[in-house]
Amino acid sequence: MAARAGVSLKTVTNVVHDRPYVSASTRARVKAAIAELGYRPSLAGRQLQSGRSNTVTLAVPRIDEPYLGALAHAMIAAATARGFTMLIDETGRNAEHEALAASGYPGHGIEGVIFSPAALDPQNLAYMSHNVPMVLLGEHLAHSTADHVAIDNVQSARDLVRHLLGQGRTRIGFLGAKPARPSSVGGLRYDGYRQELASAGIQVPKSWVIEAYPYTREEGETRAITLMPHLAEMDAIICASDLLAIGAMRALRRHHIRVPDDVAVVGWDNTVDARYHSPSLTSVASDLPRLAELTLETLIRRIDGDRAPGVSYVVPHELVVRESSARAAPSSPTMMASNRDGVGFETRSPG
Amino acid sequence: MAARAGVSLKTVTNVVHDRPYVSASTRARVKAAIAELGYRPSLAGRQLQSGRSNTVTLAVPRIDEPYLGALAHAMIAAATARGFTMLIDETGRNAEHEALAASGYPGHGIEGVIFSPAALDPQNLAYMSHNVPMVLLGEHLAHSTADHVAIDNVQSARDLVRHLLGQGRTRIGFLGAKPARPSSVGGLRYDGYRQELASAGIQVPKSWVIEAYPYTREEGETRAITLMPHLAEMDAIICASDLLAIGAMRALRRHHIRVPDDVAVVGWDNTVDARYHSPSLTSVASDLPRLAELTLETLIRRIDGDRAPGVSYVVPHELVVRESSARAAPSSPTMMASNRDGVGFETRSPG
DNA sequence: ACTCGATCTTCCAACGTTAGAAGACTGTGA
DNA sequence: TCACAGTCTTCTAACGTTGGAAGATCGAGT
Repeated sequence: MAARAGVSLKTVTNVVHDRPYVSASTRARVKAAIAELGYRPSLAGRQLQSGRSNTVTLAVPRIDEPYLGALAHAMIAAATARGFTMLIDETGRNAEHEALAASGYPGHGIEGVIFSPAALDPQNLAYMSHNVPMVLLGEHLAHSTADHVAIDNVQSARDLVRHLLGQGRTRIGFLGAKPARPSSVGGLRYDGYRQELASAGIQVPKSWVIEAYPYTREEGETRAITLMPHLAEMDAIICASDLLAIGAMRALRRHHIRVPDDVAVVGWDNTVDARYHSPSLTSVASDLPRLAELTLETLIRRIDGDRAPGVSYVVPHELVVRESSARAAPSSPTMMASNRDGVGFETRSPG
Repeated sequence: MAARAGVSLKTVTNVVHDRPYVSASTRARVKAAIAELGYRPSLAGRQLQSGRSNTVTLAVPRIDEPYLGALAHAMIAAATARGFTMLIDETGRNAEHEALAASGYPGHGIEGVIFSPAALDPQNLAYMSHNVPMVLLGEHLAHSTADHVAIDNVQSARDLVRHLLGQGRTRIGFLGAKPARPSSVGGLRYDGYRQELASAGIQVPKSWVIEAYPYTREEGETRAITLMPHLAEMDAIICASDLLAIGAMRALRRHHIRVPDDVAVVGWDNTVDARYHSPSLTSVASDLPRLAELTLETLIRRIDGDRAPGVSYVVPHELVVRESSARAAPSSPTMMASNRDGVGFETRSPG
């Protein structure tokens, strides 16, 4: 509506889009009018005309979980860099809300969805998403139209087991398994744990493996308590997420079990919490910026019309070793020693 | 476009909006067609026609900071409950980006902005925001057109001091002061600290008060190190945020200073981190759902046309006492005793 | 039969932007 | 003087939705 520069709308459009066939003087006059009036093209009008909104949605269970917050941060950065607006949608582990996300938010002009599912079966999700391009995070899904981006969950679990074995710990439990759904994140990590133990010729009692869901501190604390009867025999617990590990460590602390002296604890996600917890927590780190870049790149390629079958991308991971899995103490140590001397040491081994 | 029910667009609109003067049979026929075609009204078209988008923005420095994540979670819930879409914008403590937020994102159809400023002076913000209703979070601003929602920062600081005094601690330092800007969050909290100390007749050396910004774990750790020379004389540190406190505690741990045995540590925000840290952290909690409700209610009233001068709302707070500020040990305790026995105790006193 | 009112449906312009088609102006060469 | 090409501007329809105005249908009252 800034046709107050004495020109028509089309000329304004041509100036805004840096089109040729506009005289230098007219161009300057229009730009001056735009600046003077503070004119900004209406995205609604533009969207209506072009059918494009340059908006994608990140659907996560809760934005206030550390890993998902870090993920959102990386995704927003990646989207912004590509001129896209990132809309955050909290599904709250609610199946109905996840179905809405999977359907692409009809009517909202969303051009793509990045989905971290929690409640719905991924099979259903893929079935639903046929209007809008979708990238699945975390849980893998074979023969889907949706793309998939994640770390190698099996291998990272094997890395953790090998790390613990290298520290002289062989009596390793697992918290957060999901054997009933082998393709889920919990299922894959549990599988890697089993594979590596098997290849090392180690057997563990079934009672050392327990399920947990969701992967929260509360759940970690609650479930760890059920492990207590067997803890005297164990020397390490692999937790399927940092939050589970932090919750578990709280339970251990309550029961006067020392970490890492009595039991080592490790997790996944390398949240900031893992770094600042006392003791600091050994964790599997994924390259979040890289993951976000790859996800956006994939999604935008789909938005731009790529209709090839769904692809699964693997993002590299690495093991960040910290206090919680320091070498097992050979003899009875003074209580605080390991807790203190180890502060701040942080070694990395490629995953 | 769903005029395939054999009726016109207007009739569809009337059905969608539950308008009268549509026969029951026609209504049913249209609804069937809508369901069959999966028709959803285009928000872009609707926005263009009505001028309303029902979208507000929450502008925060970073979404992956625990307090801001929790804030976003509460805000999304409150907005959704009112039929609004909440767009998260990360300003990254960048002045230019904050200016964009303060200007209301022209062209995007944003109807209101909830702003947690970090880089820009609030005076500038209020000056900029004249197109779009705005609610400021945290930092107060007198004589502004923007509304303001926050806890009573001065009183909460006094509560903390009184709590520490009640535990027998009188040699109290402050981390995260901002005396240069008395109306800032850091300035107000520091002011409350000074007031309560003064009314108790206690004087502390200037070296016990240090500034810190931003309120991150890293900054807390770094700044706490500069306090080390004076720590032998102190028995408590008030940190202007939980993250500062967690960072500070890491530095203390590195220097073999026990919390709370040697020094008590307290913070603000009552993040989940505070609850699960070891030792768990005493913190000032604000009622986030209430804060979000109040903020949205205020913002929507402005969107609906209220042009009264800016109002400042106070949200109640409470002190959540945890391990990090347990009563000072009268004599040399065994090292781990207080760290262990206290786990899980959590008392609350109204703020 | 005709009018009137009640009930229901259709027509139309508008929101802001855009691209294609068409128009106007300028200067050059025949 | 006229045709023509080159350069720049204006006209127009369309995206999907909406509300007001106008049109159609029907039954009832005269």
